Amino acid sequence: MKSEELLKDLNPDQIKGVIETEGPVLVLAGAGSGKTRLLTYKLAYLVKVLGIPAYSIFATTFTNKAAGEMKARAERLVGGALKGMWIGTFHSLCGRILRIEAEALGLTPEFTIYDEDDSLRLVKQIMRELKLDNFKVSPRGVASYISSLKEKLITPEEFSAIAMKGFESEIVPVYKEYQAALQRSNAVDFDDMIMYVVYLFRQNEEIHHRWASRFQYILVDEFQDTNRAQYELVKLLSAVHRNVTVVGDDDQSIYGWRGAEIRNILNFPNDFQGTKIVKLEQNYRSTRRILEVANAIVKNNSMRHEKRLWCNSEDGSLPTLNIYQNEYEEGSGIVKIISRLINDNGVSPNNIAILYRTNAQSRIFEEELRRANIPYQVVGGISFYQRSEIKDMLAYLKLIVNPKDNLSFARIVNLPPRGVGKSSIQKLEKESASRGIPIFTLCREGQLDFLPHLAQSGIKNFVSLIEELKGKKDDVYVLLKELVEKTGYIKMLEEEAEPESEERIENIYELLSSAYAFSESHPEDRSVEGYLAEVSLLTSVDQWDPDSGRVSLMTVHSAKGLEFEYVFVAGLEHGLFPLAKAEFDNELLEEERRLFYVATTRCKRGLWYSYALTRRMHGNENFCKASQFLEEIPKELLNVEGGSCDFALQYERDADFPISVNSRVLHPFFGFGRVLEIRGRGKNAIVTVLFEKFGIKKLALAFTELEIV
DNA sequence: CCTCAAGTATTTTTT
DNA sequence: ATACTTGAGG
Ligand SMILES: Nc1ncnc2c1ncn2[C@@H]1O[C@H](COP(=O)(O)OP(=O)(O)OP(=O)(O)O)[C@@H](O)[C@H]1O
Repeated sequence: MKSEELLKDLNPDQIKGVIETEGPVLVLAGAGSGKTRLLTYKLAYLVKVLGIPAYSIFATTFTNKAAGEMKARAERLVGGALKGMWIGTFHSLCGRILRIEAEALGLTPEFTIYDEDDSLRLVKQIMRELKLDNFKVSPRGVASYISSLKEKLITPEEFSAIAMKGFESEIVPVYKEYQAALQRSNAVDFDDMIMYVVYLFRQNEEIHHRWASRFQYILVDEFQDTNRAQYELVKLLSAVHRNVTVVGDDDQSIYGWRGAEIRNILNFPNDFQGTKIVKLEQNYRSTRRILEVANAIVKNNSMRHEKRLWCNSEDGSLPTLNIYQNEYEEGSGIVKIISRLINDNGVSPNNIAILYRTNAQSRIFEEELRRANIPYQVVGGISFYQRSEIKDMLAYLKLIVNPKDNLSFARIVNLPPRGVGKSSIQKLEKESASRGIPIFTLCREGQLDFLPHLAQSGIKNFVSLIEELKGKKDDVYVLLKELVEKTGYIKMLEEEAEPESEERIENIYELLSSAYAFSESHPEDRSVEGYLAEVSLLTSVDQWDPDSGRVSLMTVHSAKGLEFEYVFVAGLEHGLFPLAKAEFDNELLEEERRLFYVATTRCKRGLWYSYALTRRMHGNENFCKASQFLEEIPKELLNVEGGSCDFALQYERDADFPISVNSRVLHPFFGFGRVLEIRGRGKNAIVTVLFEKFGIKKLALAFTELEIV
């Protein structure tokens, strides 16, 4: 095929990035400059113009949804199916490699993937066993510490050699035992999926060579958010052909807290000899006003690659900043604007998004949108597949395909109740560990006379149920349906008759329809294994429907890579966005600023910022001041409504009243006390304080000198 | 072994 | 404010 026809939708810089197929290529470019489009066209170019077979291409994107879209677009360009192309998230692609190479790693292809919640349970269990219950680092902290080690490819052995600080040496045995427990359960966690592939390639030259030869072209989107393990994987996979194209924007690196390293993108040319660098400088997404604001924001970061970003689009209107009295007014104010957009301007709810820093902020918007009868969808938070009733059902499936999965066993053996309580499970765990046999095998084959009779018969029934269902694992839907019936799980929910029971029952039916949909869409492989592999690695955005005709609500993190005509960025308050934790840490602060840049650049034409003067957090009312990021935007670039545009003044005033309910205060005459209530705001506020010596007093803040202690 | 109630920690973002 | 853990009693 003639390449001109394919390349006519690209600008000259993008074309350069596409046709530069041999050797390493780094595309470093700002938001909305067409990086993803470049990659999509490059896929099509490789196949259609160069005749490269699709199966020798390995491409990663940040979400499965992005992968699906990129593949579908590339197929449209090619005019045929891209069969056998490896495209997906790092995790799903590594999962596929692991299923094939499982044995070399001491796993079987049926291995289970543990999510964050599973691995936290495991860490808790291990810490209990190691008598570290009262360890100064919480199980959660230990779990995330272990995760950060894995992201850096540090094994338990290596860690034990470098663990210096007191608490680190205590984590060593937990990490060791955690890995051993995973191995015994024939399970991996998210971090293992990448780490194991890297280890395998490093240790086994034959296997490494086989995979690295297979993939002639490697393409990576959102490269600024790769961690060290992923970077190493890219190096290893491209070792034979050396054709690797990575695209990204250091200004959009927002996953540092998850191990992402910006230096991966900044140092790429050093590690990949002969890298050709492509820069894209034209933004096609946003109007000029929005782009000006975005550029003004990111200019304040010091650790960055300076990039030019210009646009040819219309000026558009100034982004608006709305200042609301409290978070409820912010909710109703934003929803009012949204309903005007929909009803008066004929905008489809599809094209509108509300973005926020934390998931907890979504609730108020949901309530207001429901009240206004505007359809919406929330992305992220606790996802469907993380709900406990769904995880219970999935644990059954996991145990059916992987009988070694001890964690899943412990989760469901007594759900519904079968007389197998906590202490029985603990005894089983002990016995299984000391004999080196999976718990399920022990139950099937071993003598269980160390358990109460009730537990023994309960386990017997449980084992035969699992054994019976095993025969049906070629079709998830059939199996799951029978599982729901035979376990009596729904009956259990009905009987417990709690307020949420009904919703949980509905969720079970919803799971059944998801399994049905999977069976329908994968007629060649309807297996439980395939279903689990898919649902275990869904990202939050994968569960989002871009064409649902609904307003989208999500965190800024989830919105990465997406675009909307109209965007609301809410809760721009000091301590919330940026989070309080980032206040005194410049690196964290710069990441928060990049997050704000990402939020801003999602918008094509209508942008509204907002913040609330007071907000209730963990139960008490807080006075808020504007996010410092708002102050960094030149005044003439914003249209400010509902308050003074003089932030400096506001900053000052609010700094005088950082008082919240429960604050301990010192009064020049009354002495120490605790704030019970705050009425009104700013200078007009009346605070009620319970003083230690003088009891309850009402004070007008304007006339009192209260000091926070 | 199970249930209920009081007490405690907790949420920043997610594969 | 809420979710989860822990302890007493059935
Ligand atoms: N050459 C082009 N001509 C016209 N429109 C383009 C061109 N390249 C990209 N676009 C459009 O610009 C928008 C942004 O493109 P794309 O998503 O590829 O950018 P990106 O650099 O990946 O953005 P981000 O960094 O924000 O994820 C899309 O709507 C895309 O269709």
